[in-house]
This record gives sequence, structure tokens and C-alpha cells, in this order.
Amino acid sequence: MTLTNNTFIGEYAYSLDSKGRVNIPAKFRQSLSDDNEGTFVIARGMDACIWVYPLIQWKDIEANLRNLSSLSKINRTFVRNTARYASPSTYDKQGRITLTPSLIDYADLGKDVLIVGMVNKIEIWNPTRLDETDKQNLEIDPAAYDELAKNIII
Amino acid sequence: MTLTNNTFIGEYAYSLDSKGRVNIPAKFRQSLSDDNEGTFVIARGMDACIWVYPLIQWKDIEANLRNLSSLSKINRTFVRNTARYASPSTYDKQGRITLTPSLIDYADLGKDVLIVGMVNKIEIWNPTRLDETDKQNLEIDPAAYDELAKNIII
DNA sequence: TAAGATTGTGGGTAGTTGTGGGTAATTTCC
DNA sequence: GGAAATTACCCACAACTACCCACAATCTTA
Repeated sequence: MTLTNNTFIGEYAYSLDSKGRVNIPAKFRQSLSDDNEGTFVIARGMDACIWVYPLIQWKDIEANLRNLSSLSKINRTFVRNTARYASPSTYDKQGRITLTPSLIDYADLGKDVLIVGMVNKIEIWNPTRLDETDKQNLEIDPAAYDELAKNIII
Repeated sequence: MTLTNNTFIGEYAYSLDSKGRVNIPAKFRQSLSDDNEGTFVIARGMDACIWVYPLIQWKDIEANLRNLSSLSKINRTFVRNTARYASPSTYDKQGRITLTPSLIDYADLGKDVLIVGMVNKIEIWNPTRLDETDKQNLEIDPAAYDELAKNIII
């Protein structure tokens, strides 16, 4: 049973080994289309987590970045902040990708990590950090939800 | 793991040796297409860093510069400042390019340098200068920045 | 329920990568 | 024209990474 290609849902508790490797859940791998060549791009998330994009998804982002002229300071800053912490990672025969020390540090990852499907990308969390973030988000403005409701049917 | 040709992302801490050589990260070299003939063009960046273009990317820029009429003063200044400090550099068998003393001085490089992928080009930084620039950039208009992010990041 | 296949985790090894320095060829300058 | 300085090319080594194999736990299927 395969859902839409390159679509990820669900939550998995995995472990980060001493070499900085994490498993990509088998279900996620099965959903990947072949043109990704078994490759993801890992990057800083907007929360304290790592974002993992399938390669072709990232290529879209890259194409947009390429069109930003470096004459403008804000463009330079944006491209730098986005590209700087991103790095491609191909999974090995066992289905694991290697994370960079810089990203492990950014997401404050220890041995236990939580892998969360975010539909078009994957998030890797320190479980404790995710709990904290959840609690903060409980205080979300109900008006903001109403705004969301205009854009999505659930 | 083939990303798009001539596309660079990620951050690397390397060192500048006594002969003015810096390594080009292996991942960057792999992404280079053959028509670059192992050659980059190094130039002054708009921030306090060195910009490193793959040869064919630079040729595009040259073509654009060619189209700027020298009737306009700002065009003249821009073309002059861009062309003046640019110089080609081919990497050796170990994958290193040699920087010019003038550019090393401009970017205030010491032994430790930071190499940053900027999608269509590469930046070489003194880590301290990059930190400072990052801090200054916090003063960038957040609304304009968010607007960029909204259009690009999925 | 039992056998087989799949999945997650750990570790060893061979090849690659980053860095330093040496030597020969080329250029510069008096 | 010749000496000095600079540049280009080559070799060597240590650290790291990618690839491979092994095994236990879980899931699938007959």
C-alpha cells in the first residue's frame, strides 16, 4: 500500500548512532520516487529540528534561490542562511542517512530521536525539544486557526 | 548523489596554507560540469568575502556586464569594480585553488577559513567576519525577509 | 505456529579527502 | 643574461567517510 509519492506521515522513534547516522523509516523510503536517487537534503528547520527534503523537492527550492540576485543584501542573506546549513545525504544499504555535526548540534540531538512525517518533508527532533515546542504552541491564537481554516479543508 | 550541476550548498571549515591555497570541498568539485575545465573565477564579494564562480557561470556574468552601457556612471563603476579584481584559478591535483594576495587581504583571511555554498557560487570567509555580518543582518527588515521565505520555502 | 523476509542497529575496512611540504619550471627584476 | 622570486606540479600521510557485513528483533505469510 503506497500513498502519494514523496509524501510522509506518521511518527517514529529511532536512534542516532555514534557515527551520526539515523534510519529513514522503511515506509518513507517506499514512498520515495526513483528520481530522488536515494538522496535527501538535510537542512536547519525553523524550529529546533532538522528538515529532511527528498532531493527533487529541494531542487525546486534551489531553482528559486538561483533566481535571487546577489546585488540585493537581503537576497544574499537569505540565500546564505538557507544554503549554508543544507547538505545532501544519500542513504546507505541499510536505509540510513548521515547527519552533519553542525545540524546534530543545532537540533540538540542525543541518542534517541523522533522522526516526524510533515507531508512534503521529514522532521528529526530531540523528543524533549518537541515536547517543549508543543507546550508553547498550545497557546496559539485561536484567531490564527480561523485564518488557517480559510485555506484548508479538514 | 548527484545534485544539480554547478550548484553548491553547505558550509565547510578549511584552512588557507602558506602558499595561499584553499581546498574546494570534494562535494563542490563533484557537482562541477566538465566544461568548466577545473577552473573558477575568484572575485571580490559584495560582503567582506571572496566570491568563487565556476568558469561557465562567470561567462554568463561577463555577457551581462557587456550589455551595460558605459554611458551611465553607475554602470561604469559597477563594471569596473567587478572586473578589476576578478581572476581565473584552476585547481590542482589535490583540488585546491590559489587565491591572490589582494583578495586574501580584502576578505581579511587568516589560517582558518569558512567555505559557504551559495547555490550558483561559493563564498570564502574569515569566520569572525561572517559572524559579524550575521549580526548586522539581524537588523534586516523582518517583513521583507518573511516575504522572501514565503515565496520560496515550501 | 513456524519459517522466511524485512527492518533497525552496531561495527570493521578500504578508499577518499584535506593538508603539508619538496622540486622543477617559469617569470620577474636588476 | 643571470639571479632571485614566484608559480605550477608532484608526492606523502593522517583523518575521515562510504561501503560492506553481521545480527537481533519484528513483521509477513503459508
